[in-house]
Amino acid sequence: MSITIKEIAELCGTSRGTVDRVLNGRGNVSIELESKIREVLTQHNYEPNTTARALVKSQKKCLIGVVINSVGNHFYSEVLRGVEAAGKHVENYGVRIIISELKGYSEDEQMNAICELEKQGIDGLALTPIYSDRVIDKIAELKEKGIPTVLMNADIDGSERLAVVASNNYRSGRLAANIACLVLSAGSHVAIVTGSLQNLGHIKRINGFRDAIEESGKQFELTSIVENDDDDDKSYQAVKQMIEEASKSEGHRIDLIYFGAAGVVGGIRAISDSGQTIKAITMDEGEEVKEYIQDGLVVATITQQPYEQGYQPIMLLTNYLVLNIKPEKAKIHTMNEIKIKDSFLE
Amino acid sequence: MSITIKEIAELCGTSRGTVDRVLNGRGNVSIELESKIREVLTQHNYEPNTTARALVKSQKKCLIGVVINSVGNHFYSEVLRGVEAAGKHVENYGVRIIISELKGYSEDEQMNAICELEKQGIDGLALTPIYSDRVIDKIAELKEKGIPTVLMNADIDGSERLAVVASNNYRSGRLAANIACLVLSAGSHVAIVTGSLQNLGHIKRINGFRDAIEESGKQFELTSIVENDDDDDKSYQAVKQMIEEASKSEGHRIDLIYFGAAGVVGGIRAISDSGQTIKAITMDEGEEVKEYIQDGLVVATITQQPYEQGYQPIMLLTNYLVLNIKPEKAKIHTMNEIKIKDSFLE
DNA sequence: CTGAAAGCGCTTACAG
DNA sequence: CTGAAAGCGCTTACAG
Repeated sequence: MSITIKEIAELCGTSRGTVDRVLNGRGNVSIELESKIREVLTQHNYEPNTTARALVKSQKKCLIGVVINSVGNHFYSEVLRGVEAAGKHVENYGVRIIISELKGYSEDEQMNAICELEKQGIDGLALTPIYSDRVIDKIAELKEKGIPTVLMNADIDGSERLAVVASNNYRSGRLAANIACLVLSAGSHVAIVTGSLQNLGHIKRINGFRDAIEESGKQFELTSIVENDDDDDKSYQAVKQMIEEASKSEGHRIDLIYFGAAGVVGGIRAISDSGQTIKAITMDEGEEVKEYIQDGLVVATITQQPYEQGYQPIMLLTNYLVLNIKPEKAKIHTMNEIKIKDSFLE
Repeated sequence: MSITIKEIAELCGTSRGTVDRVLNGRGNVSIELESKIREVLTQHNYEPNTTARALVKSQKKCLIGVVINSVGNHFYSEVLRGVEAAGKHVENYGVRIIISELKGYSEDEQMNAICELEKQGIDGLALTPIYSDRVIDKIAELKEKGIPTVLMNADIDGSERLAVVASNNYRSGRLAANIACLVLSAGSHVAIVTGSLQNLGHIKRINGFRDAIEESGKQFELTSIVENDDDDDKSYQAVKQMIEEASKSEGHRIDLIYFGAAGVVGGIRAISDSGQTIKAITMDEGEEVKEYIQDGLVVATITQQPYEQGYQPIMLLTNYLVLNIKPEKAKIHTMNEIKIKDSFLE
């Protein structure tokens, strides 16, 4: 264990309070004394004991607000599980979390939820953000007031967030393409189904997918890109139509569909109904997807650690609020795992 | 934050010391008082503040010994990195680690290293174990003396270890087979290269690989299994010979080789030299393997989180020694990730 | 069998 | 600008 404040104080012939002042930049220390203390500090390689610090800091209770659109959404429910586990974990630090669960992607509702939490006196915010100017402005405003925001699952580039925990969507698209290259022969026909071409994350995945396909030199033909609004019914219709169209023109049969967002269940049903053997690669790991993989209907799925996307933001905020430790990086990427049949063993 | 010992004591009309006694089963409390305290405890859902406990417990310095065969071995060096990071992390808890680095898999040297650490007064041991009766007995003996052992990377089934952190070798073999099934057509010829058929982990991987191939119904032919003692030169020779043999008999060309252990570099060189296009699936992620994957010489590699295999054992021992918290499970599996081209991005 | 006191390393008022 | 004191929740001797 490293040297203690008390010992430093003795070495400098001063008091612990004064050492604490320079350590935490609280000012009110004479310039000579400060430089002397700093010298001894570095000389003895002082490192604060975080356990002791946490114990005293935990007296100042703090409140973290969480806004998450997890109602009726499996993916975000998993993010929420991470949030809650972290919330349990940080109780000892005097941190409480207060969760506002939303359904869907309404900008108004998100804004309302944030303002509501602000009224309740939150000291920090964890948010699955809607991409909008009002949300960007709100984050900046909160920062101004000393309330840091950590984004979960998706970033807003220009925003004043303290940090973001999300996967690298471009990479996840590329990984899907890598798999496609492994399972398809040159010249195969590939289609893309995504949620919305307005969604930045979805676009990045498509870009990654296309780039990696391109670079592979496998000469795949990208037959079509369709949107399903993350909705299974729309997904069914869109995929059904897509397959039918392709079947009309001879030699344009689709060999593989990359599902870059939700709506997998509807899409897979459309494939089954078509009677054709079309391979599929998906994102994330809902229960259905796991079954499809076991049944061979889905070749592989690319995951993004939703639990971590909830857990880490709470820990980052706690470290910042309680221990005054800033995140090492502002942008934290969760892993993109490739999961296939036996990945779900045990 | 939950109720505190002090408050409990007040509610029971007793002192903090006495509450502490029942909390930690130190005895010396009258039966009536104890039951009263217990009642209030559960009634108020008391949970100890681990931060405070850690602070006082950190006064009793403790020493964790580490025996690891990481000399000249990339994989175990990564395990060691995890050990060292954890060691840094637990300094605040008054824990110091002392590392004995070994080269190779000598039972004698491992026994000597353990005994040496014991003499130095370790309170716990983290070990990459050799599978031997002497080691098993030693672990039991240490336990008897109150020194817990956590195994790293590999388990010894009958041993009295507190816990083990290792990957599921059977699963990793199955995953390799899953990939093989994706990239090969029915009836393909597959060979296996492993380190040693004496090594339990290697055997489990082969079993997993075979079982999953079998269950796939892809009718692969398993042409041969060869050992390379984890040595690149032996690996080169073995693979070279294997390919030549197969080439002799018409129609027995090898389509894919599963490298279930080390010696990948030699093996891949033999494949290149043969001029044949033989696919390869490997274990772990040395620098060379990453390059092979980029070059298309290796289709995919199955990893097992060596860093975690070092990090977690130190944390488990610390929690046990300092906070008296037992591992939730004795057998902790690290993830088996499937890594391909773009898995190494960013 | 029980309680009062001291202390872990740090921070927070408070007094000067 | 500086120091002495109190306190965080817990455990550890020590005295009775």
